Amino acid sequence: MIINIIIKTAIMVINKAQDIFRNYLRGKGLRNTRQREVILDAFFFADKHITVEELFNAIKVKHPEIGFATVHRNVGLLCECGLADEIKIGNKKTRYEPKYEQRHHDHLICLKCGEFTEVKDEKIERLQDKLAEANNFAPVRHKLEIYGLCKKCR
Amino acid sequence: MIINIIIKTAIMVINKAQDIFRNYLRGKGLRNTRQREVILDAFFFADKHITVEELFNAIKVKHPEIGFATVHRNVGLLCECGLADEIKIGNKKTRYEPKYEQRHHDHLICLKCGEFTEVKDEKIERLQDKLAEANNFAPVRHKLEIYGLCKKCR
DNA sequence: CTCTTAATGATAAAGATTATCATTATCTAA
DNA sequence: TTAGATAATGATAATCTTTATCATTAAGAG
Ligand SMILES: [Mn+2]
Ligand SMILES: [Mn+2]
Ligand SMILES: [Zn+2]
Ligand SMILES: [Zn+2]
Repeated sequence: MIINIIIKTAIMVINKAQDIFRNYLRGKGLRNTRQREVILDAFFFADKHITVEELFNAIKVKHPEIGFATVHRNVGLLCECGLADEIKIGNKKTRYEPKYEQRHHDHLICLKCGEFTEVKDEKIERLQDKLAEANNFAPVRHKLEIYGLCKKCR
Repeated sequence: MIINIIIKTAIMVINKAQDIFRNYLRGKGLRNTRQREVILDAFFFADKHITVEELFNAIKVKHPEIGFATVHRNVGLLCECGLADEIKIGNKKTRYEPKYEQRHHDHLICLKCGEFTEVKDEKIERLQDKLAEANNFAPVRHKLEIYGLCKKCR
């Protein structure tokens, strides 16, 4: 059944992510904790583009003993080790999205309802690199956000 | 002499900007004040990509009576009427740059020295609009930031 | 000039992230 | 397996930036 395959895949992704996280921690002389496993699991199971507060509230249901600061600190660590991306829009609370195997994408952001649409255009990606090179600039990463009105709101 | 032409041009730009600002204020039933003229002048004379705090400190020299809140409020107004653009990078303080006649550009941002290089690629601009349209999304504005190492730092 | 009310400026409050620190728990190495 | 060094946690305080408050000032229409 399709639903089982999806669940299996999700579990595989999380196991792989746990490995990446544990290796990253080990490499930095940091420790693996119960809290860290819970936070990573919750983060990968949760909705995309989540705030620390939302993640904290989701975790609180089953793990009321885990503190906000701990969630905050560890989302930071997930970013460091490449398992999460930070999204800052205006003065709003920072959002985070799980990242798996370096899949990069950009965002269309609706000015009315706030919806995020994930997009990618290889041609744009290549032109960005060219543009950087033309300016003697070594690109590392980029952020492209297009603001406007989504399908429902336009 | 070239220096005089540059100064003349700068003064013309500021006069035009003052007109735009005054018209915007009038249209909204707001008032023109001495402080607003000082802030606009200082903003257009100052370095690009300035923070409110930096602008406030620059103004303080000649106008120590003008308050921080007033500078902050009015930089906001300058953004509203299209004479300034907001630049938010990570958790750093918001920076603002004067905008004259809707000239849009994107930024290359050095991860080492923080330098901003202004760039524009018409091909990328067009592809962005196409990408939006392909997703039934009506683009209003966008933000493209390429992070990496600049000429000096690479 | 008068009067309405927007703007100012000092300060407080809010909102988000980061630091502090006593306590707990991990994990290395004996 | 256990002891010991020290990283992590969690409650809370501190910080840092932006926004709100409010008594006072002043713009500008009439
Ligand atoms: Mn996304
Ligand atoms: Mn610029
Ligand atoms: Zn929408
Ligand atoms: Zn540089």
